[in-house]
Amino acid sequence: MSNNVIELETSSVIGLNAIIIAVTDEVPRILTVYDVGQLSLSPLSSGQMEPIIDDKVALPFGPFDPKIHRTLELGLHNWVEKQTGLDLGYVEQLYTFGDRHRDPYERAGGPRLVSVGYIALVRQVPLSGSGEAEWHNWYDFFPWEDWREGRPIIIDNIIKPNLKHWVEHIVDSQEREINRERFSIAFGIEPAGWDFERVLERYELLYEAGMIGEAIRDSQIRAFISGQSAPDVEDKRVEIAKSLGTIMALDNRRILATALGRIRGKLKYRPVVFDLLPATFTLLQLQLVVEALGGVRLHKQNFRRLVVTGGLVEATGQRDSLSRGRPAELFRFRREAISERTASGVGLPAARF
Amino acid sequence: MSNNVIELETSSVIGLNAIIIAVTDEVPRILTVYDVGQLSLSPLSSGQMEPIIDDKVALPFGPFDPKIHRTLELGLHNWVEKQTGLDLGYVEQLYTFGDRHRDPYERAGGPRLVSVGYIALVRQVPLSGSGEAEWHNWYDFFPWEDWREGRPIIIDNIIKPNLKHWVEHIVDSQEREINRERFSIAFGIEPAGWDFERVLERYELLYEAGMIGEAIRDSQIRAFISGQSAPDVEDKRVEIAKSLGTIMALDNRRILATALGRIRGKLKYRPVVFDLLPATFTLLQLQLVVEALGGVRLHKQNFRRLVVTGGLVEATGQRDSLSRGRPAELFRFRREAISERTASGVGLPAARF
DNA sequence: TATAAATATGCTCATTATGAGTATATTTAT
DNA sequence: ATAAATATACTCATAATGAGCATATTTATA
Repeated sequence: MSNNVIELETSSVIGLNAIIIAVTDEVPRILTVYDVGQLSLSPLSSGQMEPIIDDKVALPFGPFDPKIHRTLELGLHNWVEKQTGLDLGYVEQLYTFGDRHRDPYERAGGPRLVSVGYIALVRQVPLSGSGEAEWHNWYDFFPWEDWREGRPIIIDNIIKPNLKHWVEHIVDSQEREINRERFSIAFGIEPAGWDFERVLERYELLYEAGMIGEAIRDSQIRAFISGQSAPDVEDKRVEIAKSLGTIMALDNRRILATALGRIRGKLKYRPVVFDLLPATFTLLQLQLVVEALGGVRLHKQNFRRLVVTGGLVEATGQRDSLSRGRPAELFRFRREAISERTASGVGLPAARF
Repeated sequence: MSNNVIELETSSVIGLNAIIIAVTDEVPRILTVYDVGQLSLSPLSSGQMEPIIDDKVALPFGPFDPKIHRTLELGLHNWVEKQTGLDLGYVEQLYTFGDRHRDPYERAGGPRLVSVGYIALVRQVPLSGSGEAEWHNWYDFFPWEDWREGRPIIIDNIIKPNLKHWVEHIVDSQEREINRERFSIAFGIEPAGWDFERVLERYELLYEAGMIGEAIRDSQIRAFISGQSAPDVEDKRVEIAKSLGTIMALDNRRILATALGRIRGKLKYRPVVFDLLPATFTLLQLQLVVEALGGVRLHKQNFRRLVVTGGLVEATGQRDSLSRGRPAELFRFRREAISERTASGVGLPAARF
């Protein structure tokens, strides 16, 4: 038995990915690092590959060393602190990613990279530490997910026609039908409209249709490794890919899509947003944070009612002075709300556009 | 970098745990295997340890071999099929467990066992395969979680007094206050009552209070490994532990608690139960499955309304013949319900006892 | 200083969802 | 024929939700 175990170990490695989220100026941001070298397990030393699209933006990543760290979470805290100077508070496990070719270089004989993703919500934005950490607007990676200014034009101009074209040209008729339905569900052709939580489903469709930059990059790497000449990519496809947001390393954008969907799902029934705000805040500040994460506008009066009568916050008696019109009262989060069974959280409505 | 990676590998190993759930005769069951040998990574060859409580019941477990399996999920399917003869359908990742001393033998120098848990919902119960697979009523592991026949007496007779005693005797006053609140939230002293989803929180409290069999076992193993003589355990503690359900191997009962909580949470907003039922079913059958998982009774007429007017099921026109009174109509699941934004799922009420 | 613009807050009203119960229908067992 | 068991339909009170109007309190500016 022990031998069996040891033999397995040599071909996979456990890492940790951190999805660190903050909201400032109504923009939801995630922390990225620049150095892809840390991430790739590439055994190809000669860096002769010329990526067609820059992919140096990556999620913070660190190995998990069971000798040092009692739990996965502690391991995460440790190297995040080192790389970014951030002292994470509450973190939550997102998902464990272990598919083959998450790292395309695995084809060339590298070990399987299994990584456990963690979401952290933080207040502050100051960065230090060793890494080249940077905050990124997460809608730069998913431009079709922000509906606060109305339905993004990219959906009708680029996504829908191209995705439809892709679906209709699938050869196998059964598979075509399946993907027609996936398309319909993910992009809300159906009566019920857009579901803000289906971020991953939308991303996966776009990837499979070859419209996302990573899809082009991965196919090129695969060709390169298997010794074929790199396939020609039409300029138009590259154009589309560029309009569909910033490319990330490996499958990091997929991980990010998972995280965004998860956060949006939680908004509905847990008071997650309070980790993103200062100890006291106005209701507008709170609402703007929820709207930033949800990518949607909410009805102000009803939001107030939900959050106040729902017992999620309580007034402090103090007022905010810096604003333009009538000064708003400062509220604080009611910790007891967590223990009260009432669906404490803030709701996202169905799309209203 | 590569060297660094290789070095890490020698101290952790990735495995997969399957939580396979079925409901028959109004009893939610999980699949267990009997052979602990498969699970323990113990380097202690001389089996001189005499467990005070039998712990041969374990969740199916298998190693993950990246050479063979493209994804974690495929790896799971593969060995579950071999061990149990079950062909799993839809599975869902639960959580990744990687704390130190999940396997108490790790103290003796074994590698860290990191395992990814997957939940699978199945219809059938026939078993074959190589393992000693068996179905177990999952309330055998959590007798305080089944409220279908009213509030379980074990809560007031055993759990509350002992847990209260434990809390009140915590030395540090701040820690005592924290645990008082945890107790109050988990076991519903607060007005809002019992929250059916907080399965893990309840289990963890009972474990930390030393009331669960695993807690006693683990402390004995730790003492044994560190060379101390095994601490005496009062008969009363063992009695309590026995009344609090069947003991499982390693941290398997904790994993199971996580799964039960997850499933109950999903009941509220996703139509998960349909994987547990035949293609057509009566509304009573459907309701009984939901009740079995939720551990609570529901109002029949309202359940019907929820599920029919909510568009979750549709009538087939056929009727069931085998029942006692008026024959019920057979329904089928409406697949389209998934794509409709309306909170499709079945709700669990707050406790009504 | 008067007024407009901006923001916060309070309140109403229609619609829908939920919890609980009564009433009726259709079957099998005796 | 009648009782028991089950399914199904309907009612009603209360709570939650979505949308909007009205008023209050501030700053900016004519």
